[in-house]
Amino acid sequence: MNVIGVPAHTQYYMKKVSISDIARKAGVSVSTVSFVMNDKAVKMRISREVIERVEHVAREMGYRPNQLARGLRTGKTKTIGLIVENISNAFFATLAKSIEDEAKRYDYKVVYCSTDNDEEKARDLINMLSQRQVDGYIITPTLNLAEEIRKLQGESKPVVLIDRYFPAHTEIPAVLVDNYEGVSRGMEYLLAKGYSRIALVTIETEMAHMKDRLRAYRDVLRRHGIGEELVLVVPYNSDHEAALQVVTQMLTRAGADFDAVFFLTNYLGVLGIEAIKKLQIKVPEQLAVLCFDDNDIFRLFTPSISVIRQPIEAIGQKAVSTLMERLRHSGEEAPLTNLPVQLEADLVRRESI
Amino acid sequence: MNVIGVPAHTQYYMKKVSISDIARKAGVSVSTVSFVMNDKAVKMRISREVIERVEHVAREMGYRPNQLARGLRTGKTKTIGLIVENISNAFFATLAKSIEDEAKRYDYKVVYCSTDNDEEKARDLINMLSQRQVDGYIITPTLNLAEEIRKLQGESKPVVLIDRYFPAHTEIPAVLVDNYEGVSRGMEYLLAKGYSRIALVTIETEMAHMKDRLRAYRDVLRRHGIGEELVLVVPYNSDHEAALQVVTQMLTRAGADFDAVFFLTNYLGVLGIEAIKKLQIKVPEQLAVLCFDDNDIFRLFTPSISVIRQPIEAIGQKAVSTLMERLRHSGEEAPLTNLPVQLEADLVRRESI
DNA sequence: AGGTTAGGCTAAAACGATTTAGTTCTTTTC
DNA sequence: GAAAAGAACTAAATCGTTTTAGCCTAACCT
Repeated sequence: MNVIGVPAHTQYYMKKVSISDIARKAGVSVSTVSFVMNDKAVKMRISREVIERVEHVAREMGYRPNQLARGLRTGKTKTIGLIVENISNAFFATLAKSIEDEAKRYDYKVVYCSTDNDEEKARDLINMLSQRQVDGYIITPTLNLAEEIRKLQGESKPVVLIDRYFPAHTEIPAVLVDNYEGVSRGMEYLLAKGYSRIALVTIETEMAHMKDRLRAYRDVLRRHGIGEELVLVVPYNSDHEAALQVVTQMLTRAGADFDAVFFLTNYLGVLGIEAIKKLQIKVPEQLAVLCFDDNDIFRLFTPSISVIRQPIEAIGQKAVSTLMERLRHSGEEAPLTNLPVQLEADLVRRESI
Repeated sequence: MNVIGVPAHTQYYMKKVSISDIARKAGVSVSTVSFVMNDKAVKMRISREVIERVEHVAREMGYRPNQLARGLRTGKTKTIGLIVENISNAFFATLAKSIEDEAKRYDYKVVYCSTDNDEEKARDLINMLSQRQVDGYIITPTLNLAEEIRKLQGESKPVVLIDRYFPAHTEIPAVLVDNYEGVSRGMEYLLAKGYSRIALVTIETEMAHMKDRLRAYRDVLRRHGIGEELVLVVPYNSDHEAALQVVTQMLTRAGADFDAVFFLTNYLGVLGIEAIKKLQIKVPEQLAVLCFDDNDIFRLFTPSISVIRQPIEAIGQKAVSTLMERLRHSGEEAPLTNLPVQLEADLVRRESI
């Protein structure tokens, strides 16, 4: 069956090789092979000679351990499950990349999925990942996911939230930008530039991170003695067209009712510039524009849009390191309370204000 | 150990429940439970009564089958491995999403990873996926990956290439846009609009899909009796800054040496508009711009950029259905030769030409 | 009555690893 | 010289499933 000149492991009819194939060919037991493959050979006092023979045979046959079997036996898969809102959104894509890169440094693999902000889908994904025995989770939660997440913790599976958090559930650690501080900084900047009639565009949601952003807007206005607020809440389940419609509608009053607008998310900002382009609003002459969270488009748009930029890399890294910490002490009682880690945002000044 | 009022499966100290826990509690054998859980109960003539009891106990205990064990036993994981160039690139993100959605219709899960166009990394990823026993692969290949892919086929793991293909390896099926036709259509459009000095910006690579695009450019020029071509090849490994530099450099000659420019990829187009913005080139007055492959930025840029749009959804769907076809007949001899499936691209006219 | 069939289940092997507890020599130690 | 220790391995259990091959009882033929 040997094809001349072709190394065994490249032959096209080759079947998967298991640890016992190697054992047979090397004339030792499977345990011995296992020890050698896991660098436990010295501890198990396998002789130099046998180690070399086994390694040689394994290489020759192109052996790759079956991770299903390994995971089944050890209970660890060296995999972390990452659940984000939508992987094709630039913010989450970048976050996912940073988490993946960071995880690799700990020799962990990550498998990711999107909830599309659907509660039901989020639950399904958690189930799916749990069935696949991931060791831990990094989750961008939806509103009512706390119970489900506590179940995971109950199974001793560590969870770290990112981007959002549950103020009422401090037993679940979270890593996110300091939303309150970020929006405050943006508001102070607009006010310092002389704008006082500042409109806010946000999205309908009960989640704490967005409430923090809104609260910052209100607090800053109040602190400056500005009584009236102007807030547009884009309905939760609107599709692109509908949302664009609402934002466009509001922006027709730019200059009249307000002279600056602050978009509270990346996605809203994109809608905003789409509307601004359509309405041919002059930025910043007629209207100053600021957005929470950056996007390539903001840099390239004319005029380029100033933003409050989240430290995405740092969030990813901190989330992974927090999870690894928990994984290392898994089994031990997790702390009952952890304040969310809130990282500081930058103000990136561009042309729009 | 029971907490009053709390359903068993939400108790926080709960351990994972296995099929044998259910068997014990329901007073039957594990085989019976397995049959019931896999809808084989009727075929195995399990009584109505036992079926109901088992289902009830399973639900009550919150049973979730362990997919590692299942995969180990059956040899199928219902998972497909997707390898793209870079998941944070809009094109691949959209493609990944469409593949994921389509796969779900066949009840398959997808796990994805990025090569960053690194040959070595691509090999590692294939290995990693292979160790995790994915059932099949959808791959955006790098230049020298054909051998590695044939190995997979040798292990009876079906592979479908997307976006790129190996002309010399027709035994590996591929699904992609019709690059030659797409670029031809773009060129004809530019020529019809009266532009004859058309510059091309491409990326340094030996891969067939890019060669096809370049070939189309040349053929169309020749067909129209235009002798001189103007091609900028951006070096392969340049970082964002360096690449931007090169493109900017070239665009300083816009209007003088050429009156239209055709960017051959999404990424190059983004670099292009970044340079155009910096150089304040008037589009389309001084320079007509066309790009192969769409991007949100092109729609929102002022002026908006016309593109040749790939049928991303269709590519994803066709790739999945091709893979499923192979999966269904796995074990049988795969056809030795398959012409790549080449789907037609659209011309999307915007303001840039 | 004896043999076949059907109904309703279960035992046990298998998937591919890891790991605990030995086993069998050989060498020290007292 | 017997007991203990060390060296170099190996046998077998185990993880949680699926699946094949039975087992046992009751009903059905002839």
